[in-house]
Amino acid sequence: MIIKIDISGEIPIYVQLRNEIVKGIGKGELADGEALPTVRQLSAELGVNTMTVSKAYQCLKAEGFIETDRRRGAVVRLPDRGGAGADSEFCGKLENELDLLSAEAKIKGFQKEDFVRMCSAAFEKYCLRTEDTMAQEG
Amino acid sequence: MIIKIDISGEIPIYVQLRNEIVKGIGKGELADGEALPTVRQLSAELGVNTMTVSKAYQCLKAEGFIETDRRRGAVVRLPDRGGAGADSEFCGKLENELDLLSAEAKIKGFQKEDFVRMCSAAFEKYCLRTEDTMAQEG
Amino acid sequence: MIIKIDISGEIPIYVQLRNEIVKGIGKGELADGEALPTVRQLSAELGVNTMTVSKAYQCLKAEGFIETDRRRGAVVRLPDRGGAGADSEFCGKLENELDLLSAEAKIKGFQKEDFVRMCSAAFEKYCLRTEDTMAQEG
Amino acid sequence: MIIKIDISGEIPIYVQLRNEIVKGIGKGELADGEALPTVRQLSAELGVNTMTVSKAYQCLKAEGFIETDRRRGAVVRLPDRGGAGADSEFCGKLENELDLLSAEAKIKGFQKEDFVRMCSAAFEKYCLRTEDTMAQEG
DNA sequence: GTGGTCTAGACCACC
DNA sequence: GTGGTCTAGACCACG
Repeated sequence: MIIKIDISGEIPIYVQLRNEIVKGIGKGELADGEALPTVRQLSAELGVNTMTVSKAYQCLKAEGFIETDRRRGAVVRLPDRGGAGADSEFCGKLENELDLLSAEAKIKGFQKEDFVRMCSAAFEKYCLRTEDTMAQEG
Repeated sequence: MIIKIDISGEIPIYVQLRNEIVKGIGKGELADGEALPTVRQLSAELGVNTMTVSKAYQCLKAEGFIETDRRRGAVVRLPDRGGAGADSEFCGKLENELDLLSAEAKIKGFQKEDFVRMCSAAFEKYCLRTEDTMAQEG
Repeated sequence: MIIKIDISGEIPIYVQLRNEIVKGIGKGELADGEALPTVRQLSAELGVNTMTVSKAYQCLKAEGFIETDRRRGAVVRLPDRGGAGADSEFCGKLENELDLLSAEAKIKGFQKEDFVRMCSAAFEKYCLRTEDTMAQEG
Repeated sequence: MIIKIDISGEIPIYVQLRNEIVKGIGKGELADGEALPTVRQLSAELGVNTMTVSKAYQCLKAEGFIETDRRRGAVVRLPDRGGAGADSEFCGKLENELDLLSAEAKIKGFQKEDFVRMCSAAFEKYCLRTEDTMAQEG
């Protein structure tokens, strides 16, 4: 998996890193249980401070995307959604962000169908390699 | 129009302010040409510094959402999109954000239809008003 | 002569007004000795405050472009350059502005010939209706 | 590089600062990728507030002259103009300013050759250096 | 009256 | 260490 960081962008590096890993997990490039690179490896590879990578991992752990196995380092940990549906915290965040994005899109002249089409297209990129639950990831 | 600010949140106050005003414009609560509260009024009302409000206004101005008329203060300024479609800069931003949101939603167990339904619902909140300036859009 | 004002621009209205009148004089549309509209007329015509027009006139007077004749109001007054060459104050200002403009143009990738060509073209717009001194105007 | 500020002048300090830095970049005194002084350093050196310097930097950043590298502070960032020519926004601004300057010069008695000579001389100050990063410009 | 600018001093997130 | 944000209070240009 390739991680691309914009060092001079406005988004903090550790957030960019967190985002890229989340995308990797979403796409299935990082399978459930798979080990992430060590902090040292990744920081060397990206040319950033170890603290930065560490912070990204802490972030992902706090959000429940990864766990730290004492022997294998950080490993991907998909939530076992026992039919419980999505957690309400995430739903709230999602709603807020979509709310703002919708407002901006509306002002910029988007029609509803345009907006929904883009949303749909964005989500589809995460449905390619899996049927529905990513279970049989190769 | 009611503006709600989380003073102790992690999002800069001026950004929250900018977001709330964008939503207000999107909903049509702030119509094209309408005057925003003065910097002093709003800062007093919210209990923040004038410079914080001023920064939010400058931000909105730079993004093209408002103009500052020397006589009337800040006024809403909708882009006169002559059928030109949306600007590519915003499209890129929108795509990026939806990309990340999709990844998170996918991991959290959303099905495509769930996600798209939420997107659709979010946008619909900005399609209710059909008076005045927003009349000819539907 | 037509005067165009951008009410919501960043340049103060009275400065825009002053600039437009200077251009008019430069082009010869306002000939030496010709009377400018009264403050009241112009302010009504442009929809701005009388104070604004008055300030523009004061500005022009201080710079030596116009004089206020007690009977005829403000009249254009071209400097009678008795072979004295240009005044050093203006030369200094001109140099400063060209200095900054050059720096920006250089950074933006202009070659010297491009820049000089634009300068030349700009000046030529003020040489159309006159031979060299605008003396036989009208 | 020496920066000179007129603290009591009519031009906002942050604008003066922005202008001086632009000139420095144009002259090559500030090379591409070079770090600018930190906000604290420069504010102390000039005897102005940190926010004033910060605003100048934000201004330069918004204009694309510098970037803020999270590790090194503000660094010069020359546009990589791939033969694309100059951007139209700047061209428009340049034309407007030259237009006004020409009008004033014409009234002050400049001949075309005088004006063009001054323009040429101004630009040449930015063509002296041919080392390092500016070497391949011809 | 308006927004824009500036100060002195503080705190915070990021690296 | 860096830049970014915020405050309280001030002054100014503009209209």
